[in-house]
Amino acid sequence: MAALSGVSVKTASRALSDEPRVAAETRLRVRNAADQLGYRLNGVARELRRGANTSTLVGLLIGDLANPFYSRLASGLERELRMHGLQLVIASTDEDSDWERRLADALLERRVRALVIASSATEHGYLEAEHRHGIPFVFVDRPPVDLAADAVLLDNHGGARQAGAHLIAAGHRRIGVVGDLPGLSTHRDRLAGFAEVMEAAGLADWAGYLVESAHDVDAAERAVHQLLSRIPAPTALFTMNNRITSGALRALRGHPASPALVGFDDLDLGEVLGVSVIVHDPEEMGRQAAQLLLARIDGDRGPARRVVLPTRLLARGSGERPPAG
Amino acid sequence: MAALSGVSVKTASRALSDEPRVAAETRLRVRNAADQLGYRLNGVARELRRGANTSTLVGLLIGDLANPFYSRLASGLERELRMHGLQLVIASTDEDSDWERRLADALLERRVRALVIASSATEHGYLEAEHRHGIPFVFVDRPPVDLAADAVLLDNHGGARQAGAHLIAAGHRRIGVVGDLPGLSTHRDRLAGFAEVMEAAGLADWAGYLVESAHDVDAAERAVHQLLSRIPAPTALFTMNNRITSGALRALRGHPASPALVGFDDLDLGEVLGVSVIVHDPEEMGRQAAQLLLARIDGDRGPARRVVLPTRLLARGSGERPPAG
DNA sequence: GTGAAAGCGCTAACAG
DNA sequence: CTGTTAGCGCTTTCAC
Repeated sequence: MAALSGVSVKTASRALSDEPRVAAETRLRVRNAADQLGYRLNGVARELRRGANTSTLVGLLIGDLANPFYSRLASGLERELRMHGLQLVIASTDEDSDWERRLADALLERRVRALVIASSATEHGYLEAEHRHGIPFVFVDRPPVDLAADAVLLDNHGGARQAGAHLIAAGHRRIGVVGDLPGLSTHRDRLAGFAEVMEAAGLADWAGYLVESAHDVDAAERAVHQLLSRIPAPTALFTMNNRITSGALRALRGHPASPALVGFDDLDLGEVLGVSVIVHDPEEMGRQAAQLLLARIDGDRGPARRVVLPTRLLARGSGERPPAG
Repeated sequence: MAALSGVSVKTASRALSDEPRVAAETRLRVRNAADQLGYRLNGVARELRRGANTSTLVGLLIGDLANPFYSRLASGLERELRMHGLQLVIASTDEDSDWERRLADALLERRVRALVIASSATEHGYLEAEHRHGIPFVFVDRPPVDLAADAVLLDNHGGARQAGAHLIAAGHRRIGVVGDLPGLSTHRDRLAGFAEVMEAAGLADWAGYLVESAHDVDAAERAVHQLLSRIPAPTALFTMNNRITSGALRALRGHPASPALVGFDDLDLGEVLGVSVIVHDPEEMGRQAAQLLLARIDGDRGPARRVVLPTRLLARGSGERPPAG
């Protein structure tokens, strides 16, 4: 191809890479030849030649693309990275820790510049060597286990306390709690926060209204139906993530005496539906992750940092209903 | 590193790549040495050596990560690709056609195996050369312009007809229509379908209640407020995509006499809210895109295909309200 | 079952 | 402003 425009490969390379020392006329000639041949620089070769830490790709591993929490996180991260010339590559783990590891390996083999992980795994020692070699890792939403890497987390404990305290203040004593898989750290932290505030209020038997392992909307809907059929029925519900809140809303539709409801995570139409929720800022989580990662790329070799983002209770009606029974 | 375990580079390569002709004992020794050094095969070099069309990366360009339509599409695509050993790389264009082109170039330079694009651009001739070179392109949601590439589209025209016909059948004569940017093909097709059914019903002046360019939720909310303040007010609304429907629901909250409402695209809590919508299957769009792309990778050199996915009206209450005034 | 040499397409380094 | 040489880390080919 260089031949076609009558220059050396190096000149062609310079022309196509926008390097300065090329005659305008030469540049144009090379460009035209390239266009005509449908030729373009091989980024793979470029990256190999330039060396490992020159890639502009940052990987993101998340559990579920369709969960708005993750997509908003991705969105915040992507925007911040873009402003620094980096490109985001997202892969979905389907909350499967084996597949997560396979994806991490694949991205690391491709020498991504850094890796952001919302991990479903319970062990991250396999990243130790890479980490020591200076590849930045940032864990989001869930902390790393057995690895001293940066993390951006939510104040899960505090958020759940806010939810519990709010319902207790409205006069509720029997509060149904619906949670995700017990193995998830976010679930455990939220549950601990809720337990703390319940016990402080002298409601030590709160766990009688706890249902766990509601990992999708359907399971949450069933769990809520089941809770509401207990005698005596709970007068309020605390749903511990956005999918569970959706399921609860489905279960509550047409239910005669709706219990009060506070959910963790905001919902798309939460405002319209009047659902009180514990809100936080998923985009900000992405931006913070980007900041940590950019600092590492810039050479920061300090100890692992942990950023904890605040939560806030947003009263929209459902959480303020007084006990019915 | 090969040195450490006392074998040649080639043997090390074989051991780490799971190639068959290696003694079990040698393989183990190499593996251990690699683990200890935190060494892993360089996928960039591998890809360079193996040649262009051996990459396992497929690119996806979408307008907005946080729009559930796109994330569900991505999810369907990702799952299908994964089953065929391919990995999805998602990048967000922010609905900006220049940035879209930059991203496409970046991914093509990296020699992705194929590219799936939900394009915001009005011209795709710049992909012509690559396309002739055999890189598969699949356009989703919006068709390619000036390029004979595969596409998976919705029956936008038919869906809008269904919406219009449904509202007319319920007795509505003044229907407010809120649409996205007029330049988008999806918008144009939906508008054409709606126009057709309105004109067939003798309602030739329907365009008096049309507002376009409501590109985000806030703009849609304002547009609906404005429509409802007209005299005489519309008795029904057709909102032409999910963001617009969300905005309309916000505007309608607390509105005394709610007009009937049919929206294009489903909503997360559409069932709970009782919103009648034109539904379709974004995951299926992703799967179909994967099928087209896999066929091309398998050597299919036939003419460009176009798959059109059906839409369906889902009556949930809001679209069945009779005219109030 | 293992090894040596060559080369994928590019760019860093150094001429000219 | 342009050209030459070498080599990034791997795998292909061929030999042992």
